Amino acid sequence: MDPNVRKNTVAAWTSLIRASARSLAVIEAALAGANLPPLSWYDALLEIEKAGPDGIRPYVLKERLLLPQYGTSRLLGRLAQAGYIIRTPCDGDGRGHVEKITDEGRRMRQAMWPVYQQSLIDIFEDNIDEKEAEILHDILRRIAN
Amino acid sequence: MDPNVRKNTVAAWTSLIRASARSLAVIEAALAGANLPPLSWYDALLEIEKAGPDGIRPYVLKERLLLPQYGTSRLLGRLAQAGYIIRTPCDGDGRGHVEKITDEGRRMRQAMWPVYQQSLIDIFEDNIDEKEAEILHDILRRIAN
DNA sequence: CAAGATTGACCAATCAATCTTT
DNA sequence: AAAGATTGATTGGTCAATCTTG
Repeated sequence: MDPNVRKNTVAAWTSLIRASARSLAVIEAALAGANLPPLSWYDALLEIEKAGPDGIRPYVLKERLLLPQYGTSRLLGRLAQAGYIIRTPCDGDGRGHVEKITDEGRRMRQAMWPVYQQSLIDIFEDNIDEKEAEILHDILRRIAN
Repeated sequence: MDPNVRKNTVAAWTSLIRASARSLAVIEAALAGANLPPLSWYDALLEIEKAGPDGIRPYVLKERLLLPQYGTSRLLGRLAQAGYIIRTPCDGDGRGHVEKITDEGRRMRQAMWPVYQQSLIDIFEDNIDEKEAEILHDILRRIAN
């Protein structure tokens, strides 16, 4: 006979999805309300910017952003379409591409940050203290793997 | 000048979305792997079943599931299509509908539970102890609102 | 054949408009 | 007008097939 899941576990799981859904909703609403692109654009632009002038390969970005290959491909397509990145063929590996951020891309990422940051403050810092944030991180890290 | 978000906060936020994304992915993969419907169907079927023989109104379900009205409408449409619920006009309020679970719906919900439950055990109980689950719940509840 | 990447087709979520009844 | 609910059109995510190069 199957073992039963603990009530504690279900309670933790429920609050986990609700907390993440609500946080995401708050952030996306703040960005949309300021006529800014979605959070996924921020994450991608940040990684591409951090890669520096050499740019980054899609398969590396995919690992960093935890996106499937086709998801990365579609996101990069939209970012390029918007003029925030440039995509060039990769010297030395004819299969690959290299992604680099543009000045417009850098500006947009910088414009998004204050809105994103303020949402995080509203969601987290108004509700939990510094010690609790650390505890949360320590426990969730083990679930996030 | 804007205040800066704490590093602790960003770390907690990052582990929060990663943990919830990974948990969801594990559960959905287990369900799909057993040829069962997605998690959202389970949540809806459970609420409709709990409502008993009188059924439940979509606008109540919407609150319980934290779904937008159109999301509820589309989900109920799929459940009815699959034969897991029946939708009837509401006596006493000509605008509304009443949703009731069918025997097939009950069976499907019961079939999904062991798979769902085992995923929760794998994700949570293998990685955090009972006390940590409680701490997690206590902290996340304040963020989930 | 593997790896890197894209794309057509399909499904699900979202937005805005709509409809009926209160 | 507001509440309950649905729907056409669009967007975004997912699957499987595809293409090119290593």
